[in-house]
Amino acid sequence: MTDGAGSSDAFVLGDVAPADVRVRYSPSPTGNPHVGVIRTALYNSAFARHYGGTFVFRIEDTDAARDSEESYEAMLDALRWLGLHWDEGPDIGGPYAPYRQSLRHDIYAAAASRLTETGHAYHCYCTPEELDERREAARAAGRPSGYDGKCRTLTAEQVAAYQDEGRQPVLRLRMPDQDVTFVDLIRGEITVDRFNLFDYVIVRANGQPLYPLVNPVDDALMGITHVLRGEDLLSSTPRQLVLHQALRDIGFASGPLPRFGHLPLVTGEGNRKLSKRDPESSLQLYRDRGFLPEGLLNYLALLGWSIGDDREVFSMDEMAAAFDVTRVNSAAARFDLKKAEAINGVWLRRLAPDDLAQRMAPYLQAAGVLPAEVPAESMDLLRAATPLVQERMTVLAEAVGMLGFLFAPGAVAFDEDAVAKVLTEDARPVLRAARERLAADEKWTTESIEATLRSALVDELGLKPKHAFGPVRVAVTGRRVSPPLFESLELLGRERTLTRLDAALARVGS
RNA sequence: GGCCCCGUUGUGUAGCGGCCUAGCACGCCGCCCUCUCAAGGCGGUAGCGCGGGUUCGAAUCCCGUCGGGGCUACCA
Repeated sequence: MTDGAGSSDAFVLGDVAPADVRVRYSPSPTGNPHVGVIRTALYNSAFARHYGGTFVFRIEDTDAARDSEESYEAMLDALRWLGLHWDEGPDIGGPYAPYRQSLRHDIYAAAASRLTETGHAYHCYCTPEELDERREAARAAGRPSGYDGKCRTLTAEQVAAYQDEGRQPVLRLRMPDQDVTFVDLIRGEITVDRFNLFDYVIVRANGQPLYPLVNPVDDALMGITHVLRGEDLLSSTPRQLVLHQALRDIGFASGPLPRFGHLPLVTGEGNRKLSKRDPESSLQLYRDRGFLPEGLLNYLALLGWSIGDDREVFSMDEMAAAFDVTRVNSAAARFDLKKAEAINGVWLRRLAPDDLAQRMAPYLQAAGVLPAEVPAESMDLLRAATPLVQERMTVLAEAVGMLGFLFAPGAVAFDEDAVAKVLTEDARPVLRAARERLAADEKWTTESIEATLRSALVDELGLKPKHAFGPVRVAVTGRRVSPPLFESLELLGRERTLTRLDAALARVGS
């Protein structure tokens, strides 16, 4: 470890021993897993592993209206697919179970009543309409538009009057009359003036606890030492710190306050935060395209962090070893598909051919190129063809277009553009000569096929290689772009090759 | 509107006062290789938002300015 990393450890860790580090990844199960949120999981995981600490996976399903079991399952599935493992979580339990907020309501209720008894929280009877009105007025006057504290000091009579009206109060946390300062691990010291700290709602009028309450409560109770999350939560950190302090004051929790690090946002086109609404934010999209977990994770790691040494391709083990939060960039990063694919391509080329064949199979099946039950000989053929396409692919789904011709039972599906440009009348003599000479090639090896074709088309017909092999390529594979021709023919076999040449000949008109 | 954060080529980054005539990667352009496409090799394109300071010296420190983003819910 370098001196720089060593000195940042003291800053990052404070009094926490490396092995005592506890971080959490706590998504809410709404919609599809999002790449930005996955990067957050990745950084948390790398942080925990770097120090030999604990990575907690917790589900924040406090919004019954938006959460779904499907999303929960999808999140678990996504993390498993990526190979991100957690030490404690809803599926495997742990010392602080349960790890789903929907199962912890009595804890929040207890926290809320303790907070109320001790005066840290108070009931607010303002209606949403009244709040809106005052907020607009404040905004118009150029004043901060947060809650104005109207119900902070209600008399018993006023409360009684509100209750007589049938108003149901929400619970608000009382902010202190002083500025709040904290040191962000990535951004340094951040201070919020007390006039911009508002008493916020922690429990709804219907008794349901809200995220601003449950998140700090769980972090405090679960002994979370470091919180690495998106920058969108930066401005809510001061008030969460206030809650953390209150929870300790009332003896509900103990231990040092967690340290925060706010990760730069991941943006898309137009520099806007990538939202769940944006299709390119969906992890599933990249999975469907055939990204490798290794490649996608590697790319995501690059969005805001660098391993240095002019190096960009690294494993998650290497990342964990080198990870230093203080070196995470503070500026937003844009998701670049081209770059992501390039990184993925490097990983794909590094795969052992048999491994790659194994990984391509599901994509070929999904496209109908291979049947649900893959016959052993098809798998052998796939394995044999893998070296031909490995350096030509960037994502697994490309195998469909490149290898489809090999598994097509009879005729190939012709790409019309290829037919129009290559299978013209000029191709007729080429295909004829190829068909005739190939029929006599008994050896049928890559070398013999090349020799046969070269002598028949290049030497005897005097064609340029490009024009000689183009028609054959389209006839056999249906496309102008294919794996290397001679190797492909060898794998296809002589009979099928001849059949396809005949079909192409019929098409040009023999 | 208010508060907060951010600002190195098109994109992601390296840079932490002199090693910077600003490095690397992706992209883009060209060349080589070549049966197509890739991969690979070689070369090129393009950047410190702006203005003031501080300093012998600033991409690096300070201030201002402009620009971008986030938050501003009885969502998370």
